[in-house]
Amino acid sequence: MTLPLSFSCDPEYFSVSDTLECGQIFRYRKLSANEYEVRSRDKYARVTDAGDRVDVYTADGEYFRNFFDLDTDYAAKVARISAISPVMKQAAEYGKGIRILRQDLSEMIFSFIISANNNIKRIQQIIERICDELGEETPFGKAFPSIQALAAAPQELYKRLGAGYRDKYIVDTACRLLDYDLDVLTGMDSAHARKELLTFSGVGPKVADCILLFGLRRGDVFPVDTWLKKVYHAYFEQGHRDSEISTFFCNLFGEDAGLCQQYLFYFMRKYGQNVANAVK
DNA sequence: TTTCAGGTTGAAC
DNA sequence: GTTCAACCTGAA
Repeated sequence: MTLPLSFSCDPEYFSVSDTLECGQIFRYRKLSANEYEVRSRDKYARVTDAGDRVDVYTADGEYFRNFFDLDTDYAAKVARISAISPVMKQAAEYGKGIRILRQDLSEMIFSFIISANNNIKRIQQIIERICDELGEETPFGKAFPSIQALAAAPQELYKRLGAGYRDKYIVDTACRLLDYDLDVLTGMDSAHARKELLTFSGVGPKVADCILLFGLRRGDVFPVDTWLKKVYHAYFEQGHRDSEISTFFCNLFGEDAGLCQQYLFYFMRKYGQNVANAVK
């Protein structure tokens, strides 16, 4: 089955590789030097970097236009963020091709529960196996499983698929969500939605912030993982305990905190190895 | 053989 | 409310 060219975009603020490889999405694969495939829910797209433009091949153009957040003016955001400090100017310049994807809420909840204390490669493998086992068939492979399918599977299955001790979190949260209306989260402000997410099994502060940012499109949150702790200690004022770092950055960056987090994360992972080790 | 990887949990201060 | 060990797994 061949896919039609659905739409093309300007690449200045849309780097396919940076957007897909900055840690916000797990269901993608690099097919060649300039070609990726992306999955979300039961949808599929192939995206190519053609140099002077980005081409998106998919049967679900409308879905992926929204998915890639094409209505947001990233040039304005980069300009605003760059003015904050020299470090942010550098990070934004490096990561300006990153777009915050508008992903599926349920898919984000389970993906980031799996991500806890885990690395990207393994997270991808686990999610792919879960989709293969429990997802509906689509013309381009398996879809991300429904909450019903996730809840119906035995805990042992997730263990076998490599989830380890997170198996219980997946089952418990899936069962909890069976009779839960996720739309109530949409209506809450970020602080209340965060508090609610923290009651889900396997969801702590970092995972909750990732769900808010990637699944609920809340730009005013700042997920703090080991890398952002290194960023804080290397480049920003001292004196906060680790548990206060997220609040510190939220106050500093306001409504663009989430995007700043992506810029800093991607920047630190690429260039900050030495600094990170030196600071520890 | 350890350590670490994009943390959370539950118990014990 | 804070600190702490324990926790699956696999690659370095």
